Amino acid sequence: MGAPTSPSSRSAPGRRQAEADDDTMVDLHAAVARRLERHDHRYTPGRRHLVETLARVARPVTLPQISSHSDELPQSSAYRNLEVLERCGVISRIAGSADHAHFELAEPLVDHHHHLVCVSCGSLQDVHLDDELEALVDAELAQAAAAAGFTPTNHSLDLHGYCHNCEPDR
Amino acid sequence: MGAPTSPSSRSAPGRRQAEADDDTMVDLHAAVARRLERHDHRYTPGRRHLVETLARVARPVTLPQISSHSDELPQSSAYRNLEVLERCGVISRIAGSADHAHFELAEPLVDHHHHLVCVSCGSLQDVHLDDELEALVDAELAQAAAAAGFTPTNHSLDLHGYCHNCEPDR
DNA sequence: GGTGTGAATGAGACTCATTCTCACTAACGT
DNA sequence: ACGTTAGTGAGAATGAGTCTCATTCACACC
Ligand SMILES: [Mn+2]
Ligand SMILES: [Mn+2]
Ligand SMILES: [Zn+2]
Ligand SMILES: [Zn+2]
Repeated sequence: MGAPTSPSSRSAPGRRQAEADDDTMVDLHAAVARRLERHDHRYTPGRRHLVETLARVARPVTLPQISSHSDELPQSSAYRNLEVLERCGVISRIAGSADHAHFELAEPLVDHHHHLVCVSCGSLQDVHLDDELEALVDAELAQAAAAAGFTPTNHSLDLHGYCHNCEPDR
Repeated sequence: MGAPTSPSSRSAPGRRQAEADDDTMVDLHAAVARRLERHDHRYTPGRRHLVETLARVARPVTLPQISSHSDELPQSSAYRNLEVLERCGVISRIAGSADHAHFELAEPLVDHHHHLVCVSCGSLQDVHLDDELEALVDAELAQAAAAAGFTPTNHSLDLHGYCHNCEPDR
């Protein structure tokens, strides 16, 4: 059951925070490598760099944002590798309303959560809901899906509105 | 008060179904005209046609799907009018995963609902949830939003999976 | 029942995020 | 070392959606 959870796990007492982060990062890379191997793909430096950036920013980001975080990342390779990582279940793509798609680490590698979507600047932010509510939602969706002959895989639940820096116009 | 609800409202006893549908369509057009006037826009035949198609199909559709429903609809005018109707709160755009955006009548003109999203063919289907659950979700999202300095406007909740005609590959 | 003003239309040019192509390189197995 | 396969990156291509602009339409006022 060693799948690492969120990179922001609380550190054990007496351990420096940086050390704990390094540990979770090591675990993350191991988990990613396993998933890639399962699909007969290699964990190359370019892919490692993408995963590392996504883990560090800990919020959904666009490709330009990833590129800005560390330069010299060829666009075509980046998009290709994001696609590979997506097919291997390492990251997920959020297609939303913004002009660029957003990317984040996929669900088994980070824990289940949802997003605050700014309708003004298009930024995304993670938000976690109570497990009980999640269970209720899943139960009722499953029931509705069954009635429609629909086979569910997962749900998405976003809150749209104005982020901290984007006050609504009056 | 008088805002028309879903086009699929139960007809009164002794009334033919088609008659009731005509009535709700008349109400819908009146409501749309009001919204357009409020923004100093005219309810032209092209716009009326878009609204009529969206009301008839009663599920989110792409522009190619709209065009196929009745030919001779210039692409540039259609997109422009969809944008106008969106700004006036008549329709809403669903940017999702599919290559084309989907469009549907906006929330005050039809009642609040969510979507079953087929990850295979990209089709969308409406699904309605219990009001109690909706209230719970809104309450908890509002609380989380406040903690993040986020001003919410509305939520979206989709169930992803395989639709009736797209059995998952084994 | 003309006439002026601004909105609407439609054909096509254009944008630009993403994907594709292809020649080249790096890694793995034997 | 060698053959085979995966990965890389520069640039071309794709295509949904938007923009331009000349023309037409609808309304208001006279
Ligand atoms: Mn959830
Ligand atoms: Mn809801
Ligand atoms: Zn914002
Ligand atoms: Zn399907």
